[in-house]
Amino acid sequence: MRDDSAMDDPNQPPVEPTRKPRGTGRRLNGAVAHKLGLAILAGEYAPGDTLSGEIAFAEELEVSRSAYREAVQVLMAKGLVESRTKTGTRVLPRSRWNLLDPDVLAWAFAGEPDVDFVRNLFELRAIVEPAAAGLAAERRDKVDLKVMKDALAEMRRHTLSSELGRAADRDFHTAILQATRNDALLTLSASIGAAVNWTTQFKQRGRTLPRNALPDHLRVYEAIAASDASEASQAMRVLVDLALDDTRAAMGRR
Amino acid sequence: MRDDSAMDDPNQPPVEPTRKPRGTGRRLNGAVAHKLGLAILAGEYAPGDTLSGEIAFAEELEVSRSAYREAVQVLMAKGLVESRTKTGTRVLPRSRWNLLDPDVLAWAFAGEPDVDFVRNLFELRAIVEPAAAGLAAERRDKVDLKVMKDALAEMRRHTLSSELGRAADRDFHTAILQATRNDALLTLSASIGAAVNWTTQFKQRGRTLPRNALPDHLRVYEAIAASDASEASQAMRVLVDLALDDTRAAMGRR
DNA sequence: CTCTCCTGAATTACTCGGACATATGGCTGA
DNA sequence: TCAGCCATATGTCCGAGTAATTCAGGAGAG
Repeated sequence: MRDDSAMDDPNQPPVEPTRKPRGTGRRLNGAVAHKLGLAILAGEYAPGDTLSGEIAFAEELEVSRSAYREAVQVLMAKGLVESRTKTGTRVLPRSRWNLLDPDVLAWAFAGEPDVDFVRNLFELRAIVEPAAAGLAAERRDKVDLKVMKDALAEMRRHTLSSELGRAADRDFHTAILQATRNDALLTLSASIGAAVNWTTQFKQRGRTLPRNALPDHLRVYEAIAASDASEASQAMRVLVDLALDDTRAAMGRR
Repeated sequence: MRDDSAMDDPNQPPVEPTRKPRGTGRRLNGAVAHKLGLAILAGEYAPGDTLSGEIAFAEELEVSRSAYREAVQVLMAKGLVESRTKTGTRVLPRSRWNLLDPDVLAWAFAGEPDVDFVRNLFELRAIVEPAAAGLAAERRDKVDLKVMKDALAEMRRHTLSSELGRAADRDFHTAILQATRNDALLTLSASIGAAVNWTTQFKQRGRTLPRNALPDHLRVYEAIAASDASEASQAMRVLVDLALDDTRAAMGRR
């Protein structure tokens, strides 16, 4: 398919068949959705703005109208845009966005994360996670405890400055949420946690002091193992507050 | 495609062009997404099941492949299904669903709501709303208070047994969330609240005692007006607990 | 003889282009 | 001022062709 001469018209050097890199494994429509979502979250299209028509925009992005439309459907599903005949596709007010959708969160944190929004997320996390720890203390079984313990061991081995260590940290929190036996709680906190850790990694590169977080985690674990709900809740609260302090310091610096 | 005989044959009244009722104002692709989402949430397609191919399924639903695909994109955006080439599109495990997406919640509550899931949502609400009331007590301004007061007046005029009364109730809660100055909190609680009130209306038809909820609401309002965070939080907790009792009673009866 | 790796064929979703349908905001004429 | 037409943008459909991935079968090494 390189320069195989001609299909019909020989003198047409097919203008480089558009080596489509397409970022990573993502399909074309997904890539378009990603791009548009990013642009909207970054504020390039403000709420109330109306996108140029399907044909025009699809052409501009060099994709077919089908691919473009499917991307718009995705954005619509996440409450970012609304699309009506004759009116066109317009960006909805921020209050209609599904801010807790994992993709939306990812888009929000892709660029320079909005400081206020990060604060809001931490506030939500500070509400939900301690309560979750309390519930976990009441409902955990032996398997839950084992998973938490293993995660802590992993955290000890690799520190939080390595990817493996952060993965173990995530596992620990996930194990706690799992122990609450509450799917909604798990979904919520998983999204927030992912987004927040998104900033953690980003915070690390700001040569912050790797304060040893293990003792705090251990305190949460002990309380949950002892079925002490209020202690678990309080310990988790400390954990979240410390994380907020770190992130705030790293972000305020810029 | 039925008994096509002739495309060009003019005297063919084309078998009644299928007056498409399409439910309500919804576009065709939206309707398909609705239908599929409903079916998945209802458990007609279990996690791990793989849908019959695009061509087959689209044909079965009597829509074009484009419409079907756009619907699937929506479901994919909400984490309900995954679609890979050669494997087909399959329903994802429940843990990957965006349970807090407004549409997903609506689909979940469309049929017979799962008792456990309702309990989980109330649990989440019991965590979030009291905390929100506490924050509102600290941050509310005069405008917030006025909106709340007006909503309470409306609630007094019409009772909770009328739609207007319930709308006023929603306004009251929304005003509180608005006063927290936290978008994420607002998005979350708005979704949950909507879903929960979805069961409220449904609970009413079970001739439950219309216990007067106004005093409880008033207590929350007073605490917020007085900037008493802990009192506001506690009062809201009472409110949520009572709502849970009502709903549990109404649901347990069946 | 067995196991592994490579290659190709089949299947499925993905992308495209173009035609037609539908709805709606705005213009026009009474 | 208002009813009704009309331009326009999204919605729906179709059919052809592309790309990616699984699976089976065969060649080669141990």
